[in-house]
Amino acid sequence: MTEIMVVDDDHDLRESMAEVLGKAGFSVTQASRGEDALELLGKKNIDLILLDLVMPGLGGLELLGRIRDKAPRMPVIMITAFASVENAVAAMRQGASDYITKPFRIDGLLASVGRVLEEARFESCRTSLDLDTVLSCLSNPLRREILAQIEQEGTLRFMDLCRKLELEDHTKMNFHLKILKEAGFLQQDENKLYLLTSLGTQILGCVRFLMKKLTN
Amino acid sequence: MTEIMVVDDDHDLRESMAEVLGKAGFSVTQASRGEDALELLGKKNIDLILLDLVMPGLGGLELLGRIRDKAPRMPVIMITAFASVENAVAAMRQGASDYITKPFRIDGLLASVGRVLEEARFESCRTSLDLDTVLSCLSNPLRREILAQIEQEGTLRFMDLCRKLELEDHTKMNFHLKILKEAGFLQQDENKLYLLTSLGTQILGCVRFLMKKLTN
DNA sequence: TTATTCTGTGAATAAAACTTCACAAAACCC
DNA sequence: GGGTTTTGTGAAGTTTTATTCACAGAATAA
Repeated sequence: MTEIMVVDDDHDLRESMAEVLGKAGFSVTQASRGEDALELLGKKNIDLILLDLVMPGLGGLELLGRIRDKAPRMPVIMITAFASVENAVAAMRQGASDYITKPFRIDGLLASVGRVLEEARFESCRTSLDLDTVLSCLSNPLRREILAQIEQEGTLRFMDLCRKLELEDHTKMNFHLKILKEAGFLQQDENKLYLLTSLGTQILGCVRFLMKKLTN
Repeated sequence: MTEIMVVDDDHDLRESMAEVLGKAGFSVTQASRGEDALELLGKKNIDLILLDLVMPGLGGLELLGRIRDKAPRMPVIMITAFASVENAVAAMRQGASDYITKPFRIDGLLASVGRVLEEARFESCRTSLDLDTVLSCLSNPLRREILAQIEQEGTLRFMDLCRKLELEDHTKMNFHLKILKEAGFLQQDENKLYLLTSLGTQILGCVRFLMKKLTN
């Protein structure tokens, strides 16, 4: 069950939020002080945090920073009665997922919670079968060279490709071409000329992007 | 020299901002319309964008999204006369680096610009490395999972990591951790807790970008 | 203290990725 | 036709990568 932690010094508000969230099917953990929240964060398996910006003792913004230290991707929704652009910007800069103002409507709160949870779920769906093939395919420098060479020339014949890359053994080239074809980066036209698929072109762009990001 | 693009439909304001930034030692590119800004973005080597939220035609928020498509890590400061919490939150959610309101003080603007540029520099401080290592390292799904898991938790102990990934054999985990450490994605603190290096965080971002490109 | 869990190393083994070799059909030139 | 280049297949061998096994010091709990 999705576990939501509500951090607020106002007991009544905390209770009412817990009730609303409980009715909506969430399990709720309450904390009245920032210090307690941090401790609970280490112990329980929290999925989302609702955090009051203004609290005595450890303030919401500083607490948000501390939470980020422990769990950089934890979704956190900031709540405050004192809505100001400065506060909102500061909270979002610290990585808050959303920012809502008191008094809030129940459906507004639930909408925000739902949206943020959905985003978090999307973020975490990182097991992509394709990614596997793509990355292992690209991890070979010769294959990257092949793609780059073909992209540059548009189309290339088998032996021309061998010569361009100074490969004496053509069966080696064949091996890698097969892999590139199976990954869907490469195809052959009716004259056996090799050319990039649209996926191939796109992937090559991604590689360039990655290289740029790594080297600048 | 640091190149700043100012996007605003108000000619006078644009000019005065250009003057201020020029005196502060920046090179300035001006654009009066969002479409022009996008075109210039492709042509010039821009380091930071100052963007008016409210413009006729292509609005600031939509433009910000378009900019993100072209340059996911470009620092963008939003500027608006109509300060509202909703707008600020929306802008920050789209990945704006900061949000300032008109009329603004010159020193406030420069402070924001300086801060955002410094953050961007910090983000990009990365050891040079070869694409080969990175890609072959990432081509293993288990290693990607390890990185993702550690990023999510912030720090993790060895055995906790094993359990999270449901790996019965801890020496297997050790093998992959070693590779990730050697590639510079991972490090251990004084308590032997595993945590991502800044390079690791960045690489994980790149992988997500790649996945996004592949799935849309 | 002793027992147990945590964290790690190095060697043996298995699996995969890659290279090389032997061979051959198709196309192309003479 | 006859020789040559092009394009390819499949198997054997090599190298790299990944997994498993045996063992051990350090930290922690009992």
